Amino acid sequence: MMAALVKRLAPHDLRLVDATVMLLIADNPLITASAIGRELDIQRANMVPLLKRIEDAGLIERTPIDGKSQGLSLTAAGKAKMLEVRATLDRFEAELIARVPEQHREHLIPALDALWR
Amino acid sequence: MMAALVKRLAPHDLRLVDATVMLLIADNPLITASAIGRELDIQRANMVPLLKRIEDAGLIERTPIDGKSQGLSLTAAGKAKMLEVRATLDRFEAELIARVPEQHREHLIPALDALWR
DNA sequence: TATTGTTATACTCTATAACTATA
DNA sequence: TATAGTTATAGAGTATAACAATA
Repeated sequence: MMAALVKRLAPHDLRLVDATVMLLIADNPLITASAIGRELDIQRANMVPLLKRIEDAGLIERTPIDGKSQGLSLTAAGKAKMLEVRATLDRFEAELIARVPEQHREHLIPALDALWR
Repeated sequence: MMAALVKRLAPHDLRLVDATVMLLIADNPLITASAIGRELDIQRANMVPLLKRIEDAGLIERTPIDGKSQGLSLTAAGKAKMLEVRATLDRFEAELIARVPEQHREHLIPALDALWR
């Protein structure tokens, strides 16, 4: 399923981790690179090339918070991209849910949510 | 969840892929390295160091099938290890299932099964 | 003293090409 | 001609240590 999702994201020129980071930024304006790393279990050091790639694509920008921290946010292009990505994700999720027989369907999300909360 | 599973396997000195390969061998006696690769989406070339590691640990052995193929099987030590591993996996699965509220529980496995079949 | 961002680097994992030998 | 096993190697991803600057 994750491999299939990666293929759905490829036309958007995003890797799975890129989309995940961008969603996190979209939902947490001015979040820092270190905070993203803690949230997603990515080493601080490895955030550098990851964010550079997304920044070079013009999708995110940095805003100084204080002398040592910088907040991340989506550019206009980044916000437009995320609208498309969210639509892709919603479509993918809908397709998956549709595979589940009706009598089980309403139980799936609550069960998964309970599994790892 | 996968990260937690990796930690459960660590005391057995097995990585996730090692345990997966050994389970496949246990359930498919004399399966070939190439067949395992096809089943698990692992390149033939990458099976070489993977199997060498498990073989060096004395857990699997090779039996010539014909001039070019060799069947893989668990050694006595490998079978003993898999008994422990299966117990660990069963315990892990039971712990996960126990997290799911009763009214959803019986629906989880059928729903997951339908999701990607 | 702890944290942020960064650089450098070693290590692991994976993909690819090529080769030999056999079915 | 296709397949099995193997070798060598490039590339991507990750972990680790260290550093300067700032909270």
